[in-house]
Amino acid sequence: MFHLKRVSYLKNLREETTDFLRNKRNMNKPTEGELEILQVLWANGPATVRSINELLNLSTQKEIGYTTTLKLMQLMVEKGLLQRDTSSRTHIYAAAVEEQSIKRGLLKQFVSKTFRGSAAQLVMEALGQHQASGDELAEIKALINRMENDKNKDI
Amino acid sequence: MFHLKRVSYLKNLREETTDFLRNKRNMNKPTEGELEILQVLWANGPATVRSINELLNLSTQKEIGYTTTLKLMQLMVEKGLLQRDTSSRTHIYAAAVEEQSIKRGLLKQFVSKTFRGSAAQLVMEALGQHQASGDELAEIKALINRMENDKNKDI
DNA sequence: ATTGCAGTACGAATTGTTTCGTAGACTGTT
DNA sequence: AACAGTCTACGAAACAATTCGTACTGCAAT
Repeated sequence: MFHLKRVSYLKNLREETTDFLRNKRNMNKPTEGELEILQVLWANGPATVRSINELLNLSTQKEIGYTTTLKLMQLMVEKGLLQRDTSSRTHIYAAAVEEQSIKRGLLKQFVSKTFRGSAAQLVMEALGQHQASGDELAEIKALINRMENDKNKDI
Repeated sequence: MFHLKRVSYLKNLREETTDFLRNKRNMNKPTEGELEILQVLWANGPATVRSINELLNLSTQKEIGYTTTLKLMQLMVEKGLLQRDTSSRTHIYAAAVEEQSIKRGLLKQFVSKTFRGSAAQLVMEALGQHQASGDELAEIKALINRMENDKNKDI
């Protein structure tokens, strides 16, 4: 009896631990669905489940159910990706993570997995697809110049 | 009766269709594990399951079982991601898809999901993390200059 | 010929993510 | 007070990706 209790106590401890680790990991790498929701919140600020669900259904062809979005967002709160204000009946959700840092993390992982860590490779590939306007190109070039100057100063 | 047959006929058709699409889709978007294997094959040319498995276990901390790699690679053959030579007992596997085109596809999806389609945003973010050497920066700048020239010619 | 090793094939468990049905709570309207 | 509409909570199914155990095959050394 006592023994059984011990075991289940340890088991719970371990489950909490792995949960914690998983949450930590997911802070850096939201899933695809999670990212979609974050994007909406980053772009438009705090919102209700319904409005987000409607927005998502506008952009995608596949209708996504209301409770699906709800559940996902509830899980995201648990994971620490979102915060919510439950003071009124319809909860208001907000992103709980920084856009920049999440995107940076995703980018880092992407570069490492897909371009073996070479950011330059990625940049060349991205630019090679002419997906940038003239203004954007100029901006990028300016950034590069600035970086080169910084590098020289270092020496 | 006839009606039921019709339905099941249609159902099968649809299943085949979605299978086909899924395979098609996975041609563009290998999973993480699949990508790892492709990277090895792209970098080193054709190889056996064992050698790939050993390579993967060198780079990652988590030991990955031999049959796991085997199974994954078998599935990849089915999906058309790999080819294999079964003429001798130990099969030799090779990538069946082009490195460039796969990476381009992944990049496109990544930009669209993470940077709302703005390649420039992605480039700035990547460069902002100073993950490129001086030579690489110069190369990138050269590419941009070339692109700007091309743009001007178009007008 | 037997034994042991290295290989393939394949079913099935596990894990992670998405999706949805259903139940119950609150709110405003009749 | 009852109804309709809108919301949350939550279990569980469906789906996708990974992992592995086990069975079987061929081959080489004894």
